Amino acid sequence: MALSHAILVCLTERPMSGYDLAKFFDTSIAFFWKATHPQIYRELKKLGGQGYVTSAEEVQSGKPNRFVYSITDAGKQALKDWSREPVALPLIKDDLLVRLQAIEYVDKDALREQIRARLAAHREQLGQYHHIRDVRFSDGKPAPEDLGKLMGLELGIQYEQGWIAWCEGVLQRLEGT
Amino acid sequence: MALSHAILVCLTERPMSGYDLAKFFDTSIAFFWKATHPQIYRELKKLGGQGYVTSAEEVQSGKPNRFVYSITDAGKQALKDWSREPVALPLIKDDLLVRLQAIEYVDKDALREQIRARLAAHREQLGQYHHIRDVRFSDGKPAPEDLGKLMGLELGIQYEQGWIAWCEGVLQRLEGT
DNA sequence: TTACACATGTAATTGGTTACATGATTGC
DNA sequence: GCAATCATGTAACCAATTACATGTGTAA
Repeated sequence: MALSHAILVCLTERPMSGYDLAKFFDTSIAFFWKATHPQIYRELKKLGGQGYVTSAEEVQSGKPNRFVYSITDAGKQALKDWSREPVALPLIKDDLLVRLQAIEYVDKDALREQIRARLAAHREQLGQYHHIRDVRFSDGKPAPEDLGKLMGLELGIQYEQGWIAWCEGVLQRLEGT
Repeated sequence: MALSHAILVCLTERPMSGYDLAKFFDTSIAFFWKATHPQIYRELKKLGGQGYVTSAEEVQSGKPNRFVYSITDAGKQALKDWSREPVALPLIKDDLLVRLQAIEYVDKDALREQIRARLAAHREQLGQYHHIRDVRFSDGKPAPEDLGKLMGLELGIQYEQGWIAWCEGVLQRLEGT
């Protein structure tokens, strides 16, 4: 399983609570990995049991207390061990493309609407990536420890641009059919 | 859930056995959806119970008998109903990109090797898509019922080309780091 | 004789989603 | 008063993967 490792990777950036992690998965690294909060809380407990993270209760006045998790040296070692294992090709499961395969059997108006919605979502996502790039990586050469993040971001940008171009082309060809 | 609908979509092409479907998922539509054979057999049973597919035992000499499934009219109606529901953005879970996020904490030699392997996989996949395109869609305008398949294929080609370009760039930038 | 393709399934485990549950503060 | 955000968790259910299980025919 790799959710545990994705969490460890997040914690190399900075210590976080379960809540922080859930938001981080929702925004920053949503392009690479997704996870819901029950999953994250469950996994944090397991990681604690393995000694890969430690938690510290942070007392807050007015708000409920937070349990902030940090990666341990053993956790960093676990990351390095994991990084030597081969990676699988990502699984893709895309309803929209499945529907396109059976174009005779689907509601074409609904399909067009779904493609327009998808196009809007990719444009929105591209905008966010551009924003992150401008804010975090505007100044020439990135630091070596940020190089991987920049390259991931570039893949995301290219991916969204590809989808946008494809959606536009498909909408044109579906017009009046 | 959408595996059931992916199976129905496959069966609009032609009747198939569970074994055929497993291969079909592995080759033809692997870009859109993936499924293993226990999943498929389980799902076929459920679809039969709902009346969306019918099965016929095909006696073969020498080989074990096959159960060939066909989509019913009710199944076609279920596909149409499903096609009106909104689609979700596909989930992405890519170990390689997660590792790239924590580039300081991973084994760089292993990472380079993994990217080379990924590059090779994308080149291989691109070759297969080109082959399918040349065999199935070489002659000018596709039939209307094939248009969706062609557009899906074009997305796949673009997707693989994007990955290939990205992998090549990343390998160059990681050289000697 | 070894391996591979055909062909179908079950069992056990792990992973993921949805719904439920609680409770304070802030802003409209 | 209502909704949203912060904050953490459990329970139940559903989906997916991996391993187990069996047996035949064909070709190297």
